[in-house]
Order: sequence, then structure tokens, then C-alpha cells
Amino acid sequence: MASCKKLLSSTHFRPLPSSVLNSLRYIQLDTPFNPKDLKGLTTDLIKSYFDKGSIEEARSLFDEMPQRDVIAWTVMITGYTSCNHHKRAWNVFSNMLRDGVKPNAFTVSAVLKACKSLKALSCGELVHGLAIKIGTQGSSIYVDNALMDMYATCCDNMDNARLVFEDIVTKNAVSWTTLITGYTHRRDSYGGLRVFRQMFMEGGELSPFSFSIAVSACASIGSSNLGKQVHAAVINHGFESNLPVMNSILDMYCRCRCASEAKQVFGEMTQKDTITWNTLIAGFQTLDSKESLCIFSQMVSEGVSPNCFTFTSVIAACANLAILYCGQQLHGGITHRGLDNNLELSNALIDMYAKCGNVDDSHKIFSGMPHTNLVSWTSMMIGYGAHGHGNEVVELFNEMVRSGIKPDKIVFMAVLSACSHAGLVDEGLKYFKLMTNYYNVAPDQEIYACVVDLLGRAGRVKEAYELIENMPFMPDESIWVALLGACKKHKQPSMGKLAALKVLDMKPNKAGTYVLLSNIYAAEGNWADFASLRKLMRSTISKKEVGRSWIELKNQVYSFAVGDRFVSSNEEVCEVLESLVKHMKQVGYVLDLDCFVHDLEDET
DNA sequence: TTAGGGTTAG
Repeated sequence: MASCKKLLSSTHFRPLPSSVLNSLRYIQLDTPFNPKDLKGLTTDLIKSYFDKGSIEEARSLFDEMPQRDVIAWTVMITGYTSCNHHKRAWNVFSNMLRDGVKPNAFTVSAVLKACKSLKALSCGELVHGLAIKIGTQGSSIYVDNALMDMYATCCDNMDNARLVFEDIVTKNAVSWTTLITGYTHRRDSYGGLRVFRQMFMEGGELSPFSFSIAVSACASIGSSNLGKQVHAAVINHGFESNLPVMNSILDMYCRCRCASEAKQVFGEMTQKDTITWNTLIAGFQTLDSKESLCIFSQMVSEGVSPNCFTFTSVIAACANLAILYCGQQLHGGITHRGLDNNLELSNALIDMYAKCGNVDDSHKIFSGMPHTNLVSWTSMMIGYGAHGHGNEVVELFNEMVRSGIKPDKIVFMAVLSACSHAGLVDEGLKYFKLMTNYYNVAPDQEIYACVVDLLGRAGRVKEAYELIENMPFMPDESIWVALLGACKKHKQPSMGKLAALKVLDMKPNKAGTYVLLSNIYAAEGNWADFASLRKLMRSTISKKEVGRSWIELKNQVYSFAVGDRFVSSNEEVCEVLESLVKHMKQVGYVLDLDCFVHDLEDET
């Protein structure tokens, strides 16, 4: 007769989870023990081991069970899926069937979760058949919802998930949420929102989960109008006090570029957590980087501890603003908190140092990373490319492929752009061919624009034009802009005229194109077209935004534009500039008058 | 013994 004492003396139970020890304290250890109770207790222990992540202990305990009932098998399946060992969960299920144990609704829903995670549609279909045979489908809402989730994840479309959903007699909140999520996860936000509306019309059970997903769907579409309607429904149904729902509303306003609404929601939120702050900081990083740094500072001063998400956003803000000193200070904070090893954060640091001009520091981060992913390599390549190190980019690409990472479109854009700027035309063309022929990455407008730029920048304007003519789709404005740039650089007025007219046809508001085209007319003495174009330009477009450059000096950012006159506070800068110009003239710099761009005001 | 949601990088 087994007793709890004997059970406790077994080597498998050291160390026992504290939760188990607590529960054992209430058991009479010296009383004879019923094997049935022992089975239940062992199953509880297996579950506790899985909760703790002690998979092997759970497994050996299960292996030694003399009799395993359906609950024990199901706990193993659930345990493995909860620890992301889905293949093992499936194997347990197969062994269970082989042992002749009949699954119940708990087993079926647990194994369907494993099928979903493995994206194993055929396994899921097999389980579906079994569920029908043993009569669990239609009698357990857990099974129905799990089936729907499996089909939504594993199928190419939502038809099967929808069929299961329609057959559920009493749909609960999870049924609705699972269906809405099925659509939104496959980027069909409108589909998800249609189900959300149907849920209202049919009087379905509302839950904060469905509101969060609906709000997130509005954000993906970028529709603040729809988002505001869902926001109103959130208030009407009393979900305004739910923190995750309000966090998703905050995110929606940021992603829909409604900065003032985001600020207002944030200000009115009575409860805030780290995610609330992170959402606002990440949102403002793209809307207004400087403001996102101010919000970060407010977060810290209010005693909220920043995490990897927070730092990734503020480091990206520093990259956008090219403020090295601030980025370095934040990097110190990251090291101090021991967040150095976070992959996404390291990727953001690579990008920040490169954009702030310190590509060597980017490489230090990159080479010190214990694990890298596609983004790490791409960030490093873009950094090197922007600094004119084309050969390093090509080397990195080859090294990345050797390490087993599959390149995507953005990597090829990085390689092509780097080759273009470094004059490695044939090398770039080789990668363009490899991209389609070997890596099965389909070239799109952006890739073609890179290749046109690659050829055009090197003076192979005719080849660039031939490439455009043979493109498998209609070239968009970016392609013609790339050709126009090449024509300007290599003085090809007739082709430049053609490219400029194409650009104006597609984007009539681009001031720079008018200026370039009118300069071409002026260069060939075609004053009639020059005058009419300038007239058209004045009536159709707004003033061209002036390009600016800036440097960071002693924790202060100095910004410059053509024609700036410096006031006395910038005397030092002025002196440096004058000496630079002097030096440039000494080494033979001559102003390129052909490229001189007439400002609108210059003509008046 | 079961299920569904919100924040990060190129």
C-alpha cells in the first residue's frame, strides 16, 4: 500500500515546488493511501512541475505512473503546450490513443492548441474528426472555440473557422473574440471589424478582449474615424476602466497620427502602467521624437521604471534626431540596468550610432551581440551603406547568408543602395539577379528604384531607362525620381525632361521636380517653356521646404540651411564654416552652377 | 485539468 510518506521519499520529488509542499502540509501522512488519490496527487505534481517549467521532472513522474487516466495524459499535453513544446504534446496525444485511452473534451481542446501552434492543419483535421466521433464537438464550447482557433490559424482563409463558428449554438465571449482575432491576425482588419459589428447586432457577449482587438484593427487600418466610434462604444459599455483596453486606444490614436487625442486620453487615464507610458513614448517616437524624449523624462521623474521597450523607443528617437550625446547617456542607463543583451534594444543601438555618425560603435554593438537576427544584420548593413562602406555591406551579406539567415526585401534594398553609393554597379546587379533567381524575393517598385539609382548614379542612364521599360509593372513616381536624379547628375536633358514630366504627371505637387525641369528648359534656351512652367509652379504648389543639416555640439543642436546668416552666438560655428569653405576652394572645389536650384523667392 | 487582448528594432 502506497503512502504519502513513501511518495515523499522518492528521489523524483526533490526539490518540490513550494505550492506542492504547502498543499502536502494538510495531508495526514501516516494514513493508508488509496491508489486513486495517489493518481490524482501525482497528476497535481506533474502540473506543478510544468507550472515551474521543470519539464523533465514532470516527464519522469508521468513515465513512472503505473496507471495513467485521461486526466494524467491531458495534463501532459497541456503542460507541454504551455511550455511551447508542441511537438511533444502531439506525441503524447498519439501515444495516448495507442494506449487505448479515450480522449475527452479537455484533451481535444488541449491538443488542438498544439496543432494550432505547429500550424499542422492535417493533425487538426484528424482531431476534428475524432471530436465528432466521440461527440465533443458541439457539446463543449471549449472544443468549438479551439477548433475555430486552429482553423483560423492553419488555413489560408477563414472559411472553415467561420463554419465552426456558425454551428456554435450558444456563442460565448471567447467565440466572438477568437473569430475577430482570426481576421485581424491575417491582416484583414475590416473582416475583424465586421464580426465586431455583428457581435453587437446579435447581442453577443461583450468582453474587454474584443474591444481591444477591434481598437487595434482600427489602428492597423489607420482610421481614427472608426477608432473614435469604437472608443465611444468602450465608454458606453463601461470598459473605460479596463487598462489594456485604454492602452490599445492610446496606441490607436498614436498610430492614426492623432497626437492631441493621444495626449488627452493619456491625461485622463486614472490608471497607468509601464505599457501605457511605453505606448505613448513609442507613438511619439514617430510623431515627434523630441516630445517622446520629454515623455520619457516625465516617466522617470514619476518613478516609473523604464524597460527594454521604453529604451528601444527613446534610442530610436535619438536616432531620428541624430543626437549622439543623448543616445550615449541612454546607452549608459541601458548598461546600468543590465538590458544590454536585449536583441531589439541592441538593434536599435546599432541604428542609432550609425545615424549619429559613429558607425564604428554600431559595429562594436553588433559584434558583441550573443544572438543576432535579420534586423541586426540589416541595421548594420544600412549603417555601413550610409557611410559609404559598400564592400563591408557585401561582406556582411555573405556572412549573414552563411550563418543561415534568409535575406528579405529590405536586406536587398540595403545591399543595392550601398552598392549604388559605393559605385559597385556590377556587384549590385549580381545581387539583384540573385534576389529573384536564388532567394525568391520578388522585386517591387522600391527595389526597381534602387536598381535604377544604381545604374543611373554610375552614369548608365540608358540602361536604367531600358530597365524601366522592361519592368513587369507600371513604374511609379519613385522610379522616375531615381532616373531624374541620374539625368541631373550626368547631364542628360532629354531623358531628364521625360522623367520629370512623368513625375509631375503622378505627383504634381513636388516643387523640386518643377525646379529641375525648369532648369533643363533654361539650359537648352527654351525660355517659353521655362516661363510657363514657373507660372504653373507658382499656382499649383506650396513653397519648397528648405533642406537642413545639423550638428550636435556641447549638448546643443545647431541647425543650418542654405543662405543662413549666423547671429553672434554662433560666431564660433561661422568661423569654422568660413575656414572649411576656404579649405574646399584650396583643394579645387568649384561651385556646380548647373545644379544651382532657383528658389521661388530668388526670382522675385 | 481547458480558451481570447494591449507596448519594441532594419
